[in-house]
Amino acid sequence: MSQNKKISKKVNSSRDPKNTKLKILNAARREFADKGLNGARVDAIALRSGVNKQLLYYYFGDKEKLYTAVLEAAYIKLREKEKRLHLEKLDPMQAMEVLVGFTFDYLAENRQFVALLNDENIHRARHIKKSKVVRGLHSKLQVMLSQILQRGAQEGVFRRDVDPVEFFISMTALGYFYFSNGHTLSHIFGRNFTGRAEREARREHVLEFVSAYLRN
Amino acid sequence: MSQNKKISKKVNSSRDPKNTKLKILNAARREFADKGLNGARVDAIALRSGVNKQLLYYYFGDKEKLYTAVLEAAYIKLREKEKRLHLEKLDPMQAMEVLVGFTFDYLAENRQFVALLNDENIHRARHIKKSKVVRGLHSKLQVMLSQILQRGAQEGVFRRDVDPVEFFISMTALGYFYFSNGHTLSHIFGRNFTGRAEREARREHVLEFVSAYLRN
Amino acid sequence: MSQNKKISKKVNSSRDPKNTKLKILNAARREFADKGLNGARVDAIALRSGVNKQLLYYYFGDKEKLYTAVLEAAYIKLREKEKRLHLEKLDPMQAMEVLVGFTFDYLAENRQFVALLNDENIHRARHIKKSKVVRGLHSKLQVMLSQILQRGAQEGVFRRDVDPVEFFISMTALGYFYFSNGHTLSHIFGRNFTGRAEREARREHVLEFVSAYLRN
Amino acid sequence: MSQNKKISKKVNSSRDPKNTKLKILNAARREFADKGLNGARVDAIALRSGVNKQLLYYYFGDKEKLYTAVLEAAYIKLREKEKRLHLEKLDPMQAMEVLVGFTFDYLAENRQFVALLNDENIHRARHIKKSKVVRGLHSKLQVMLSQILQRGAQEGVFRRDVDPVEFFISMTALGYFYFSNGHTLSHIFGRNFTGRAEREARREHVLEFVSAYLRN
DNA sequence: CATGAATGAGGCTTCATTCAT
DNA sequence: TATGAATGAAGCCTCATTCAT
Repeated sequence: MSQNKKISKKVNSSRDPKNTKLKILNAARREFADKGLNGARVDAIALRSGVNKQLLYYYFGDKEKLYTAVLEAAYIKLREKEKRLHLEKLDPMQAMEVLVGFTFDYLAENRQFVALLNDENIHRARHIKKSKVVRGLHSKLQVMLSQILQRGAQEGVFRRDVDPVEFFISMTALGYFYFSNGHTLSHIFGRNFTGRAEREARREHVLEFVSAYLRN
Repeated sequence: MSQNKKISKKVNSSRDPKNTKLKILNAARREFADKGLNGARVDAIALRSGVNKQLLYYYFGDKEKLYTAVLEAAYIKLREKEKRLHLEKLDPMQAMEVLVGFTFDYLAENRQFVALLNDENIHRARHIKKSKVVRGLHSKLQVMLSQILQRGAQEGVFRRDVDPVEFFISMTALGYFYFSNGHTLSHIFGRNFTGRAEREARREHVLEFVSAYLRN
Repeated sequence: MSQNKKISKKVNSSRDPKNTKLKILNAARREFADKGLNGARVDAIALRSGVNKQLLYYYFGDKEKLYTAVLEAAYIKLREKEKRLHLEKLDPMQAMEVLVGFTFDYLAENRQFVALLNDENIHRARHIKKSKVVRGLHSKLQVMLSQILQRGAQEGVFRRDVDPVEFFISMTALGYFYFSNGHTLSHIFGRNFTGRAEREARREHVLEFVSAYLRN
Repeated sequence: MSQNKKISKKVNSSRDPKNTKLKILNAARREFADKGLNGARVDAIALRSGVNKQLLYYYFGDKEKLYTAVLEAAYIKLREKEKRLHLEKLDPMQAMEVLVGFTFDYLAENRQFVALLNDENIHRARHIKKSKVVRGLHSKLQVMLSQILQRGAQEGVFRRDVDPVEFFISMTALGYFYFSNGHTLSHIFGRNFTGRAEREARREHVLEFVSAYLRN
């Protein structure tokens, strides 16, 4: 075993499958986000999770299936949290501001999610395409979004020609790209985009950018 | 021996170093864009370029240096082309429309560039950080952009509070994210984003999105 | 978890040790015959037998001991059945014809036995050497065979110089090799040796081959 | 590298591909004959051949392809040697005696060939079925055999009803089974079949067994 | 008796890189 | 400059076996 001995070897005598699976998933998410599918090391995931390497195979089959499980869980977590915003109860403009803000903040605080998606796209979404759950999550999202836009249009606060999906992509893009490409952006512009203040400024910019488009 | 035989073996009897290097770079760009740094195979690059594997090492040192060379060349190519737009000669609003359209089209037609950037960001821009050329390219870009925005503001067609870098990021994000994350987006929304018509619609949306923000 | 789901999981709620052991032995015989000692999987045996893997260890100690048990049982079964031919009650020529026919048929119908022996010989009979039962079985066989040959010689129907063991080996060989090496033979001769008609023809051939040698 | 250090590490700086391939094939033949496909260790083959393990993959692709190459080479070697007997130049009875003797001796001296075939049959001839060369070798053999039998029948020294393939199988079986199953036979009969004298006796027995059948 | 969870050892293979010509 | 041959390191995965209930 070539396991890095810097971290002392733990033994998983928990006999608590649910918890064991969770520990694996968490460790895997970190490793995959950090290194990508190809760069990630199964050994490293085992080490991080404090679980015997073979348990990964016992529970998840192989590296790619584990990766798929991580991705799916990540999508579910995001959309669950989003659902809890209860946007349908807010007035349209407020709902949009909350949604845009939430999206930005979520990506800011879950860089691993961003990194995972980046990597999955390098693999042409090969893994997530196997998931039906994920598709379901987004059809609901789409419906909700359409309703808000419609209500806004009817109330005269939103422009009338907004395609919900295009809009959703744009709104997400403004935050996503900032975080996903932060490293290259920081370098090419010689400006650090990782700080607290910068991020706050970006948030304002995004909110303003989106509102400018939406408002009638 | 175990080389993938799908790509038929070429022999490089050119004895033309410049051309040989170029063939390597082109093959490498395709391979890296396709598979990422970790997924790319030196053997595959050699095969694609029709050049003996050892020559890659002779000319570029190792895989990562080759990757860096590919990245740098990609940035240079984009900014060169951008420079040739001569935005400074156009009136502000027109200049912006040209720039936004150009950016969108460039990303659309150079998916490999998008893929490379995605991958490089997974590696925290480790490679491009070594490049000083790239930094230089963008400081010029920044200056030019500021001037246009200023002119536009003075002429009263643009709002006055636009941060050039934030704006540049936003403008790019709207196209970039659409292409970089096309695979996952297509799946989660059950909608194909790769077609010609879809792309044209997106282009319009982006132009409108940006103008809405800019205009006074 | 990664168990082959083609075979549906059974649960062993029998609480009937004897029956459980038998189920294991049967499943093990199939698996070992199919894949050989090295190719066989303990998991597969457990699955096939519908018995928890741990029970294999409980009853048989380890994989090799289980293999040994299978082999021994196979030999016993053959010789038991052979004994029931009561060759000593037949006249010599008839006895031989019955024996040769029986041997051929038994091998034909018990390919697993043939496969097991093949595999055991690859392991230099390491396992069966531990069995004293098997040795005993064959000393009786040898005695019986000698008597028949002697009686035949005295009656003038058999040649007088027949070594019982050599003869036994030859008689067995003619059927055994046909079955044990059927796959390679079929290929190299471009002829299918697995069909009913082919087998019947072979049986005739073997009977004739042996008689030609025996008769005075 | 977990290579067995009992044998000191050799370096293959020969740069003689033909020889290197041969060394690998020879070592592989020994290991596969010794342990079977599943029991054989790629590491052991590398060690035995004094060649870097990865060269096996460079030249042969993977373990199974190497196994296939070994099998094919073994068949070719046998049939080549057989051809050199020039049986067609001998009179029928002599030809058969030479053939039977040769076959017996070849198997006696090439136990590895016997072991390989045994193992290949456990795998249902999966590997050799890929070889067209082998098939070709045996169609020629069949023709030659038919001619001898025909000539013998015409000359009145052989019986007329001999099926060449059945006969070939029988003739081979008498020696093959003796060697392939020597270990179990030795044990069950409590008699050592590996000695020089025993083998000579067996050879005589086989020759007599076959002649008895053939002669008119 | 019976079972799901857990583990250590080791096997096959890949791959970037270097050697020798 | 160009090339086929060779190598060390490491990665993914399998499997017999044992633990704990």
